[in-house]
Amino acid sequence: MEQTYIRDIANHVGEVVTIKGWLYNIRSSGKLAFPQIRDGSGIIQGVVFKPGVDEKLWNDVNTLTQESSLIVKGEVREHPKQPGVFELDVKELEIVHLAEAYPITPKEHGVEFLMDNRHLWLRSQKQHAILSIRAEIIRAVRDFFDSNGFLLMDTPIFTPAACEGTTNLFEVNYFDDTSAYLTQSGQLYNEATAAAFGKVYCFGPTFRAEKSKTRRHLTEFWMVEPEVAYADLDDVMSLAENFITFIVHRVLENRRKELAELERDVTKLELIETPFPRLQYDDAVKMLQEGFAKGEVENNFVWGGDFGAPDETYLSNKFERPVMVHRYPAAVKAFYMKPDPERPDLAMCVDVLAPEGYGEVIGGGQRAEDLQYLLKQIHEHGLPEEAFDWYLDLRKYGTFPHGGFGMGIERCTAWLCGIEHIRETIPFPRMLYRLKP
RNA sequence: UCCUGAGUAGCUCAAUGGUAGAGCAUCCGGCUGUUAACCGGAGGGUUGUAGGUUCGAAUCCUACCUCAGGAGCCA
Repeated sequence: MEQTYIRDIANHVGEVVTIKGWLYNIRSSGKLAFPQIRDGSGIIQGVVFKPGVDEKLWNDVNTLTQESSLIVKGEVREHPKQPGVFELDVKELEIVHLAEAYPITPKEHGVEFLMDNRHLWLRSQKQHAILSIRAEIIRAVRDFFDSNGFLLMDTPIFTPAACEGTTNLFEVNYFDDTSAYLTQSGQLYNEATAAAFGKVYCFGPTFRAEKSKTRRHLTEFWMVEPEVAYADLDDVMSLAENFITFIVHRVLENRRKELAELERDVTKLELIETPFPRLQYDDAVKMLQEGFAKGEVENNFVWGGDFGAPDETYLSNKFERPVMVHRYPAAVKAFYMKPDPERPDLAMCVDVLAPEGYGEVIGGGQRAEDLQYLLKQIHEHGLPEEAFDWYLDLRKYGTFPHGGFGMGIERCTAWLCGIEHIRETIPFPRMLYRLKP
């Protein structure tokens, strides 16, 4: 197949190339037409000068509608007014399909309309930039773990019972009379694979049936979860900061163009280096209470609860780097968290709050390794012991200190892109009241 | 589930009790370097739905529906 991609166009100056794509937009005057052509790898401006081409080509160019699919052959040359920008002197045009009136016009649109047309919205430049960065982040995630001794261990999506018992799960029919639940975390399974392989990670879709309706929520999102045998809480925090820094560096290295397209203030991302500030929950609570005293926080936070979104925003805005808040009250965390040996009312856990108010991107910690403690926790959380028999086996047959975390890909993407809403960070977002397209 | 706001042309919006309008998109015409191109013309409406108040309702009232933002919950 003879085809040149627009991203490679600078290597073909002076050559006649074939580009296959769609019409992004067209501007024309009486004898000059400038079709903007996109092919998924970029956008290039075509130039058609009426006296220089045959009548059919001129007429064809002028019948083109937005998003018509086409194949053009033309000579690549530098833009006369913009050095370093290339355009295509169109010599041949094949209209593959003349598109009907395209709904997304080069004007502003509302959220509802764009979401209804998500399948078409993906073609626009901003979405292209965001989803390219998402792909870059995912590649960095895999590279980081694959090159640091981790083994990919895919965990199941159908699970037999509530994994953590904390969140609402999607229930699906699983043959005959059995119900299955869509996974909310691969972590418990990861603890088993960590005992088998040492350092593991899983990466896949995660489902939460929370009736949550905010800019940070999806009902289906992608989470990467490493788990490390013999890691303590400090090891988990070091891993988290190295991991995030690696991803940020990679995006800055490979996706400058897309970040510029999104008008992302990259100076904020360039500040992301290890080590990240570590803040004990107790001290975070003090900061919130001082903030309340100064009138900077709306509610006076009481020790013992989990932070709300405004609390997280306030805390993260106090730091230029992501802040790692650790040792929350055990009562507000999952049953499997290891209690702090010095303060058993605290859990050996950590949340990483992204800067600029993007909130929690990572949650994790050290897992409880003592069988009796876990049994007690399962009962106190009202969970069915029989569902966890296999999990408890891990504490009977060579129990070991270990820990890990989970990172939400979409929240990370929203943060790095500097965009308002998480719905644009996944091709087809699933949300409380949106299942289509 | 709760709180707040919004539903008018394909899209984004205007019209605040008295003849429903503009820009973009579409169609027609003009323009030799355009950059959300520009200029001229045309078509396009059961004002979310149902009921009510009024001489008269897009506008006021009631209920419902849809969407958005936020809370709780969460990554």
